[in-house]
Amino acid sequence: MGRFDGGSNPPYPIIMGTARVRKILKILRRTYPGASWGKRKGRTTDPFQILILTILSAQTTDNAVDRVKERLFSEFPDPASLAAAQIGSIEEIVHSLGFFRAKARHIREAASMLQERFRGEVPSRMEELLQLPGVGRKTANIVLHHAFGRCEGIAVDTHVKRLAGRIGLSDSSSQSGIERDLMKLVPRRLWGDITDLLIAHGRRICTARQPRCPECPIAHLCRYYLDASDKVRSEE
DNA sequence: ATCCCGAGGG
DNA sequence: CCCTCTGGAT
Repeated sequence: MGRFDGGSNPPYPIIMGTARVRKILKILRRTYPGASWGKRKGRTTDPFQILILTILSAQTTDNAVDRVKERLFSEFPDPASLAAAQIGSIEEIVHSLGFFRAKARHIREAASMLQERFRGEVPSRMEELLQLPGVGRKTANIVLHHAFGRCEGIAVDTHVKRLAGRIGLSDSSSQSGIERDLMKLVPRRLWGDITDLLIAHGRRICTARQPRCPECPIAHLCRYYLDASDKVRSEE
């Protein structure tokens, strides 16, 4: 008997069923009530700030980004001032985030492109967002959701990638494959929240190195945990 | 596949 | 010391 919905033959279906995914999402939403962007307090609603902060967040903790944003936007509050800034003064502010040269260049050029190509406004279409330097599919999905409340896809970051693999939501190793699997599994109205929920869970419980499965509220639905406990059982 | 890059955790 | 953190461009 298969362990997953509709299961049976091969040991593990490629992807688990939607029923189990809904259970997981329900538990995560109850566990992390403040995780969704829409419910977060003190969040920026300015699309320009959301864009810049999301570009800067690559390979960095959000905590680190929080520490530089006040100074950054106090000196460069809009596309015009950022586009005109000295590259060195931007580098100095974002230095602690890592990749500081690339990030400084990206946000200045992005600001410049907003001015020249998009009338100083952050575009609200995927195709246009992807034209901005430093903006890939993940960043575009986040900006679309957080700034405009729209979801054309699901943002796959390092947490989403790790958890999707562990839980058994996707067996793909590429972000596009994972996004495609998640889009099939997750109801569209939750496409925006799923990323925030998996990130929250990835930070607190399902960490990269030593996942705290004993504290995990979805362990009984997780392939990684179930496989591990199978192994332990068979060794006893 | 590799580079960009710094800070914090274990 | 090594790994990881809301990736993207080449």
